[in-house]
Amino acid sequence: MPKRGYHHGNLKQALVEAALALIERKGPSGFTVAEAAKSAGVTPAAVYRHFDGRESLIAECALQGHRIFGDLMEHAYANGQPTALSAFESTGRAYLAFARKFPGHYMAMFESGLSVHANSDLAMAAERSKGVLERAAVALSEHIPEDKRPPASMFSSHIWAMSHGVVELFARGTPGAKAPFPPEDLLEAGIGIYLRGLGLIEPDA
Amino acid sequence: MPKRGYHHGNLKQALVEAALALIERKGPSGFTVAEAAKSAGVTPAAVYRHFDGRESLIAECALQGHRIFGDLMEHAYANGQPTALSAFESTGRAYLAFARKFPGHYMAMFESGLSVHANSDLAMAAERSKGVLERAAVALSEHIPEDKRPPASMFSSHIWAMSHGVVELFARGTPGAKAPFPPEDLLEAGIGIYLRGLGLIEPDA
DNA sequence: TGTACATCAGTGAACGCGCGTTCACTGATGTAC
DNA sequence: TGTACATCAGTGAACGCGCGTTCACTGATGTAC
Repeated sequence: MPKRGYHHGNLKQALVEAALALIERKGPSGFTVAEAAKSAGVTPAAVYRHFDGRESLIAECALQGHRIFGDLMEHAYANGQPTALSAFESTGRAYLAFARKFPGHYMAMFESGLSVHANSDLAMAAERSKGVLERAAVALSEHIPEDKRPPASMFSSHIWAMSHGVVELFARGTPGAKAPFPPEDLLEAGIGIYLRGLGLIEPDA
Repeated sequence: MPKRGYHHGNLKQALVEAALALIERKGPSGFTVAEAAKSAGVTPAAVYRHFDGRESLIAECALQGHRIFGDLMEHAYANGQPTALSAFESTGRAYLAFARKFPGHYMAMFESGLSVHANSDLAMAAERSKGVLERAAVALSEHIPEDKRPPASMFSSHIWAMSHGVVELFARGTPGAKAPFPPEDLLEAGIGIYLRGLGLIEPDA
């Protein structure tokens, strides 16, 4: 950490990171501007040089989260090749990996009650990460006979929902109520069964 | 509404209901004791005749929610007979129906960040509703060949996760971002595909 | 290289507010005789 | 049925607190000449 004088140098990002750490510990609604400022070593008023207010700081956290998430999903998709199936499974794993590695971002994105439409950058970034999973689903759906093929956006929603549910119910640090299975295994198995149901995996694979 | 004088008559329950309405509108963390008291027509201090404090009022909301939820799930299970399959599907539908019909309860139960273990009544009630789904899963799993049968608690977790995910992502009144499908249809289809993957539904049923 | 000055990024004090909670109180209710 | 009294369920005022935000300010930086 370089010593700092009156000017911070990179306060905006420092505030974002402080906010993320707080959100991770206390949830999006437990987060306060004053505390974020303090933990960045700065007066609360300084926050207003860089953000319009509390909401805007949370929105920046969510925005950065969606960008990381989108990148991660795209890499997972690309690295999951050669088959559409393996690519799709890879994005599913990436979802959970993101939630575990970037819990502050995840919470800012999905648990802050923040409307994605307040901010058009945010809306775009959110659209992109959703888009990756949908593309993966479209590619995959071409392997299903056309007459019994559900809309791709439907089964990408199913995977999204199951992933989100696993994160919220089983991957969150709810102390005491321990998950019966490691969340990664749970999700992997769930997606496997689901894909089998789509006829994309052999019955006894 | 009966006229009331100095004594309310049923303030405790009136406070619970006021709290539920507030939680539904503003989320568990937007809820305040003062506002609940006001909307029950009473001074904030009166709340402390019936509850230890804010947390305790939320816990009562969650408790009542778990009881309703447990009842609903049990009825769904019983009414879903004769087959294990139809009973299981019926509980899946009941999950979403509960979330839609009792959003305040649902939020108090699953989104308040309240630890279920703070209160042993609460822990028991929560255990019961989870138990119903698990029993349905056990009954169902007997129709799967033993050697390829995943643990029942695993696939009840899958269904729970998908249901929760659908509620959070697609059934919540996020204005603007409309769901691509009615949540009920989405969940129904998802569970159908999943059960097919377990070999419990014929491939082209 | 040195100086004058505009711009920028912080400070520190203060604001009004609504929160959860406490306290001594009082009006209403129910019970004993 | 009437009275005395204990118990209960509210009131109303007050508390200390931390919040988000504003404001006039000042120290630091960068640029023009």
